[in-house]
Amino acid sequence: MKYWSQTFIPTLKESPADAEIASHKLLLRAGLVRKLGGGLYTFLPAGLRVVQKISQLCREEMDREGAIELSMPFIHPVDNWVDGPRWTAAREIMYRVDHAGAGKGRAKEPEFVLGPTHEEVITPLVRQEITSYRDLPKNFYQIGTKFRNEIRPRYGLMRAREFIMKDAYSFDVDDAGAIESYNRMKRAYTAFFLRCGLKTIAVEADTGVMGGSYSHEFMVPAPVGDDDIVYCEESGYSANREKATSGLVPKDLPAAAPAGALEEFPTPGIVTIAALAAAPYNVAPDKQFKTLVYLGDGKPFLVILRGCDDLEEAKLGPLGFQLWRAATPEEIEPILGAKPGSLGSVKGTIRNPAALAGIFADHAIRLVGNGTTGANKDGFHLRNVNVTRDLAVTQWGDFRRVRAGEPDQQSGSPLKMARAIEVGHVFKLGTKYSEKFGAVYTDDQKQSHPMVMGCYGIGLSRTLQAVIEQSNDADGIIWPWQVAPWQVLVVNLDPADAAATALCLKLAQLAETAGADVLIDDRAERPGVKFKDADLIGLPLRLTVGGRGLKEGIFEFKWRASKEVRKVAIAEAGSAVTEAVRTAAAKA
RNA sequence: CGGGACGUAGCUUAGCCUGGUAGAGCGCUUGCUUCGGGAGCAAGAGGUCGAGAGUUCGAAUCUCUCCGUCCCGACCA
Repeated sequence: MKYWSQTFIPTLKESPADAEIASHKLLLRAGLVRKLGGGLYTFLPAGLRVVQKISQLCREEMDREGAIELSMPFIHPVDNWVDGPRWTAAREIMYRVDHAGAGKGRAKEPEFVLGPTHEEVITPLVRQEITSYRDLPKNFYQIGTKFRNEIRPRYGLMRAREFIMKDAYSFDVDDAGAIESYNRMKRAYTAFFLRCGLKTIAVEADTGVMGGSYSHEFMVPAPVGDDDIVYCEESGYSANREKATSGLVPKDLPAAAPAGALEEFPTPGIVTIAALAAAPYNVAPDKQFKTLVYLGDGKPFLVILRGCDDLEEAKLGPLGFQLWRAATPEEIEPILGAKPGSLGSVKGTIRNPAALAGIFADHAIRLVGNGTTGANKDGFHLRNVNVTRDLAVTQWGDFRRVRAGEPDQQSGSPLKMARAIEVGHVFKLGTKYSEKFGAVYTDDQKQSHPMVMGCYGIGLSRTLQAVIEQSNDADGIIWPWQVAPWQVLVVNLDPADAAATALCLKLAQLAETAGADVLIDDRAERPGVKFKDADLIGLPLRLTVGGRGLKEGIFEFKWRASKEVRKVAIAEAGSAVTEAVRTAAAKA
């Protein structure tokens, strides 16, 4: 049990101006964290307790599925990363560390980096220590601080430069084993988030910089989330928007017959889809082809979409480039022969086709059939462009961004879209890292194989904030039982009164014996202040003792979530408190 | 990195447009009165107005540069 006067819970009446969303304001107002700098936060005692509780729940669920805890350094020799498979893509997000005393004029690469994740550390370790199929499978995890130079930290702990993460890495002898490990982690995650009192849904996700074959994200639906999820209630399909596809293009769609001969026509000053859709041209956006120019690892390539569609950049990942970005107008003109606004990909109109790494067409342009596109000549477009006859496509794929309302692939029902916070991510990595680092094992036929890996992350500090975001009201936080910094708050309205103080101690002992963590508000504050603070910090059960009640021989029960208040006779304190705590703990 | 907003006491902020001795509320300190939902009165402490340069007789206020913070986009747990 803890006395409020002997810990440190600096509550605030007003939210600091740099907090925008409810959970961020409450983190600060309830005295859980304080900001050091952008994306850098100190956990104050109450906040730290929540971190520890969440960590412990996570640990229990990981252990239950057979994962093994260890702890790896935060500081990594840069060579681990340079030798790994994703240095080019990952270096931008890493903080660099020069060893103390490093002078000017050192080499370009730093001596060390701060770990954003640990594949580059665990894989060499396993390579060194595990060589036999007899020692597999293994799944190692740790709970610790991660460092990422986030392009834009925001919303408090939601996206921070330094954050607490549980990361796990599984090593299996074959794909079937890896799938089993993956499923165990999905199960652990589901159980963990449930115990945190969070509603999550698992969605299919893009693998991003991690690479690997497939992945699921655990999402907390919330308007302040950074991600869009796409889902169909009928079929059960759910995916991150970056990965989502729809049934917009029928599989059996016949190829459109040419509508006529290619025809160039002048379009002076017309450089947008919208302008071409307006009078006098009146070419609807879904009858236009949009040509985008990107650079993949320095080489230009084209993406063709319908005029009405947007590119989903994450979908360029499978093309195999490490880094890609939109090309600038200066880079585009020498290749295509025109400035943006008049671009196209019709055979024979591209000035320097040999420079291109590929022309990638979105399936949906088949819906256009015959349409209009730029002539690669400033101020001119081409009409009667036929998809199969005229476009020089090297590869078809799904590149467009799905929109809400499009039909689900399986059920045909309209897809829905919602914002969500990503709190966990499971990846099936395959052999990308094990091959690169030589993490191989010998099987019972004396054959050598790369281990099949998976990796699994949970943003624990983000989870903490997601719980607050999902569970609060106008008065403050409403902590779920399992993750509350303390579960019972005993409010002493008359700390100067010996009888009140004695009763508070007795109630606290009863609650503690029944299994709850207890905070006693013994401050010499006015009742109004104590009640406001109690609601703000949001402990699940409040027991109030005051002179008025003492005279009547009662104290008060109040549940934070339901606001339900009950007067209890002091004589029945023992059974009432014990039962309340046990019931609440059992439900959680 | 692109676009936008902002930076005045521990916190929330007024003042800036139209240059002329820096104000309030909360919080803090002391005293008295209060005492079951952020009390009242009285007295008090607390500010290089983010930093630097410039314009000016004079800059929180106008100009420029830099730094920091927040919001929107790309990135991520």
